Amino acid sequence: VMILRSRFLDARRKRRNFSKQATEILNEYFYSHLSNPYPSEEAKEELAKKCSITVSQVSNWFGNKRIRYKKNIGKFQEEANLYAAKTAVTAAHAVAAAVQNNQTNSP
Amino acid sequence: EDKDPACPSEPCPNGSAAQTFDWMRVKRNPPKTAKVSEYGLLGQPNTIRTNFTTKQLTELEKEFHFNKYLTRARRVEIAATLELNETQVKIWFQNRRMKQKKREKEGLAPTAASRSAK
DNA sequence: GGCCTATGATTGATCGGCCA
DNA sequence: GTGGCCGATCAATCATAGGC
Repeated sequence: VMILRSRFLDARRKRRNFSKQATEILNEYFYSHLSNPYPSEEAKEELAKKCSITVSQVSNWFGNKRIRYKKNIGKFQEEANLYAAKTAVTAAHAVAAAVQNNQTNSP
Repeated sequence: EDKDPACPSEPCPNGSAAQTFDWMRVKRNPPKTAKVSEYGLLGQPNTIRTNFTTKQLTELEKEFHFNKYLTRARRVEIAATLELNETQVKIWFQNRRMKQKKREKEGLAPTAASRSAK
């Protein structure tokens, strides 16, 4: 009886996985903001654009990611380390650029 | 009851350190929508998400198209008719309005949105 | 083809903030 | 103080995608 309900109500739910690089971008953001993985509306819009998905999809992704991550932190350990290392390199580059920029700009 | 994590900067020396941040500890209170039948009995915490029946959803949807917002009186009526709490009816309408709004936002042509520089 | 896990979407209900 | 609404989020579940 109740099973019938989902038949037509969820007919629209024809899901498709996001592209590999979209997931990559989302994960980079997530793990580089692991202390507070709650992107602002602006950040969501930017991520949406970069990933070629909608803002709602970005919200869904973070919602699912947060819940599933904290449900089983251990399972994501490997993934976390991977992205942590990746963003560390990116951060280093950013710092280097900032330093260089600072030298040309005197306070 | 929990020690303060401490190294937000610098990649941790040892292999890994999945710290536990506040957002990971967040626990929501279970739904108050208990409601079973008569008093007491049952040792099963009935704190499960209510599954609305097709009939209930159909009626709510019909009412929503008639009025996006409910008056107290109407809410009481509907709750009684559909055997739901007033709160459930109220929440359903709130969620329905949010859903409507979301759908309108996405339904609109997203082409014009990509015009700002950022 | 069946079975299992990963994953995107849906949704009843909660949380915090705001306002009349 | 009280209560409804909004926006964001949670948490459980659904249904499909992908791998074996």
